[in-house]
Amino acid sequence: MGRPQKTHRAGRDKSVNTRQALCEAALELIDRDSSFDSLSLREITREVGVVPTTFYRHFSDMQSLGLELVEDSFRTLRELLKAARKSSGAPKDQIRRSVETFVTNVRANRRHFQFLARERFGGVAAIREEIRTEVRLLQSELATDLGRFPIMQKWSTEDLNMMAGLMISAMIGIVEQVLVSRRPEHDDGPLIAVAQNQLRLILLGVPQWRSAGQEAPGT
Amino acid sequence: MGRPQKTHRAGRDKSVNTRQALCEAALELIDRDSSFDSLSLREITREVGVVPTTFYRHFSDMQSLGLELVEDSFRTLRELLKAARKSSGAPKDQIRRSVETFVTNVRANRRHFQFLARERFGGVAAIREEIRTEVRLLQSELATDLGRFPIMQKWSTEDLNMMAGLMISAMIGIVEQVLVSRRPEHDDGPLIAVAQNQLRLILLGVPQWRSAGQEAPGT
DNA sequence: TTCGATTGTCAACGTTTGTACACAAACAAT
DNA sequence: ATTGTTTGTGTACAAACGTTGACAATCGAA
Repeated sequence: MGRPQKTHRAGRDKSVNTRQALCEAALELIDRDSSFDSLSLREITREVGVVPTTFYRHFSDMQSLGLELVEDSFRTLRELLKAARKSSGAPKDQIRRSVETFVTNVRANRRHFQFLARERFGGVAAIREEIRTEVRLLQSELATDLGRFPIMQKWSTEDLNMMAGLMISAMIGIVEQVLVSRRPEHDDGPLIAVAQNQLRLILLGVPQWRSAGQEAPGT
Repeated sequence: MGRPQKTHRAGRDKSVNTRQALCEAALELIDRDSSFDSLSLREITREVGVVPTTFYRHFSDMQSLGLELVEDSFRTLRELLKAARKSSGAPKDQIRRSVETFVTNVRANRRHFQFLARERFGGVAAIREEIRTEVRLLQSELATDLGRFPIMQKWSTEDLNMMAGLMISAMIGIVEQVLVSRRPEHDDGPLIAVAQNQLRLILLGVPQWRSAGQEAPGT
């Protein structure tokens, strides 16, 4: 029939890098349907258009493919955070714009975040672990960032971590909201507003911290 | 060999209810290892000790088993919340003790929460949906509860929902922490303390809300 | 040009899976 | 005691799975 002769058409559009094609196929399938560990090796290769055995030329294992996806996804996340952090201006606008670019980019990189959200508590222990350590790292980075603000300079690292954890929980909640709605990328407005307000509410508590409810430790 | 004669030993200890045994086996397997949709019908029946076809006597589908698990898990959660809410005393102690009983019971009902955490973003769309609607319900209930506090009586429902969402995000974060650590049920102390402080920090922001950062709408 | 390494193909294997069908025990109601 | 419904058993089969091994194309370095 009209089927192309079975020349080794290793090239087509993803000729150069089958390895990356496998990764993207996995992300696509996860985003489309199921979770990572209900994903079969054969499904992935089928999606790419290669024979199952080709998989082993690039990965020893499904798990190692998964770990690579974690790495890729966190690279995306870190770049996003770097971009969000470098917004300058009044601290008010800083929050506003950080959240804005954050939400926008989450939607732009939907599949990476979908993967992280899904596998953070997914069925593969190694992947969970990897994600968790990366998140912990992010949290402690945020904590030291917070410690640099004059108003929080006297906070204990324990409290800084507590607050960083809260902020991250809030943002994870927002990410989840973004992932749920497959809107046409517009009207994220309400969602962004909610995220901004949640962060604002947290920040409003900062000046009062330990001045109410418990004696301040340092004074 | 020493194998028991194949009498229909429908009874043993879970004689009365194979259906429930199937549910518990599923929860156990999920808690032990993998995610729901990488779980096979045969695995479950094997765990219970019945032949695969027996499954169909109780469930039409794996998915309907999953939906029943969602129901069971939320029943547990709602009872827990009811218990946590009825702690009386000063508002300070109320938070403290609510969080305490909450964390304790999460650990006691580990498998239900493990299931919810894992399938909230798992691979089965129907289950995700069900969990999400239940969580939304919880959020709006919490929002109306918050609206009854004198200090928040003038808040818009939008803002109440925003705050309820933040609190729920925080508690989900805590639940996740509990699930990660399989400690001997003691020394949840630090974890509880963190949760309490996160809630306290949020509450500290309440009196300042809209008095800073934006003009108050009602006055 | 030749050679070795890389990357993809093909055919095949032994498992495990979901589901179908006919049959047996258990038991409640007659 | 008979009967009908429920619940569990046994056998069976086609499909999908992960993985192996031998072979073919591609390509940079010699």
